[in-house]
Amino acid sequence: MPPSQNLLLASLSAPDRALLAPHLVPLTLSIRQSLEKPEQTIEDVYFPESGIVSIVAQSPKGDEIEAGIVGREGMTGLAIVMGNHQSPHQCYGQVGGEGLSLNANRLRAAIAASPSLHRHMLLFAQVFMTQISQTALANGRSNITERLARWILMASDRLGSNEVNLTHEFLAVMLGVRRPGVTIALHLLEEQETISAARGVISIVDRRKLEAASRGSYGVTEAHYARLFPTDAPAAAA
Amino acid sequence: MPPSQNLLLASLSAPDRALLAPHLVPLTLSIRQSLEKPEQTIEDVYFPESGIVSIVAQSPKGDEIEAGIVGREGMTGLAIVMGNHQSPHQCYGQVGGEGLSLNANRLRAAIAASPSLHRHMLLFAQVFMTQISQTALANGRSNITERLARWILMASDRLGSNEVNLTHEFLAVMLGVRRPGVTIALHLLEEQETISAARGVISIVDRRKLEAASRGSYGVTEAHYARLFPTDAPAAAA
DNA sequence: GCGCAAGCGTACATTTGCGTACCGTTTGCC
DNA sequence: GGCAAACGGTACGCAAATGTACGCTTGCGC
Repeated sequence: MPPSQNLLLASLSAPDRALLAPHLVPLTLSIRQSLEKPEQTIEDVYFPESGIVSIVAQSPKGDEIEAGIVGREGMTGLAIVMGNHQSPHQCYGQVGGEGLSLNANRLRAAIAASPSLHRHMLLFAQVFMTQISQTALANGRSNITERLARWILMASDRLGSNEVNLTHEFLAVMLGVRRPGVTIALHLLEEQETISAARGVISIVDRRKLEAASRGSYGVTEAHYARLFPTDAPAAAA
Repeated sequence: MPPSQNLLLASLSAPDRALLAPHLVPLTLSIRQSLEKPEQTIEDVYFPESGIVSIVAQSPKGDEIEAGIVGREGMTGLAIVMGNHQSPHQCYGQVGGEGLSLNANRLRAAIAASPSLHRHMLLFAQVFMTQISQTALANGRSNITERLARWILMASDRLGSNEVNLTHEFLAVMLGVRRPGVTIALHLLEEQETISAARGVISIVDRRKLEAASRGSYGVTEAHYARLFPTDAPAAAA
């Protein structure tokens, strides 16, 4: 099997990869396509190779906010890895792309058969937990501009690209803020020459400056990931 | 071994409990006592029997915010359960109390010896992940009063008591808001006759009304917990 | 029993973000 | 080539939360 573009799969040991390979099914993920719904049994998990998937928390009241994003560095369906069959999160395509899907029962079987596979995925789950808690921190302590800078950097890492295709409206929903708030924040970042924005596209111009603009809201999760998956790190940071 | 006051331990199967029992060491936790520091090897995990422990996320800039709390329904040191030896979180006593500590290596050995023990703790880890993402949601979407109501309810569950001993200052740090903001929010909740507050003590007066005052920010985590640990649920909700 | 510090109440000016609304511009589609 | 929808820019009044600061009470140590 050729090593996948998905970094989590690629960093598996050869035997573990071989365990999953026969059951991986290529899948194109489009925007807003739902992969998991809250309180509903997860049928398949998903390893993105391009594109981004959003994990969204919601309240009974109907409020929503993005808890984290997953790209080619990880996988969806962590509930399965944790031994459950569902989660209280929504999960859907945010930036369209390709990936590999895997039946949840196959994954359970593989995990039961290979402790090292389980360990590997649990480590990713821990990193994802870090991402969520850093999101909680950013939501509570950072302003829109800082959170936007964080989001763009994280998306860029996970896409392996300096360009992100997204509308203001979508970003506003993910960040849990007002749409014109995103417009204004993007203008601020443009003034600082950290990014350039056109209709539906945001490009990173000066990554270092953009990291500075995030004022500490970006970096902890990425450092955690780099520590646990050293081989992937350069690629993820590229 | 008498079943512990810690609900996670109490809900273990008898053999799994027996596996841990010889290594559990009673420990009194005082306020602000640190149990884990970010990027530092975790020596012991901790099962509270009373009191509350805060898990706090921090940014390189020095900003802090509470990602979640743990009481007698759970445990600290989930990083060990996930196969790592550290986490990027702070972890310290928030409301003083008693508990049982367990050496991290002993825990690792027990997990290796008993898949069912591992499964059990991973399910708690999944619930805790839910708690963190709901915190992210509350931080982004709820106002101070709602978040405060949520915090009081969660603390009450985890303490098994209607009274919580805490200063405004402490709450302000945890919620990531200004101290007088907490004072004002508490007054609002008092006006609604949901709580009564005295110097350093908050008492729940009308739990239903307080839940309503949280406007949907409370409940998702607790429902998730109740689904996975059915026997504990009545106790945790009492 | 006095003093001091911790805890709490309050005030004011300021900033940030919100809700809403309207309008120009681009884009895709027929 | 024309039209509708999606997208983005801007404006206005308003609410929420902030930073800062001052002062009162309560309780504990000496």
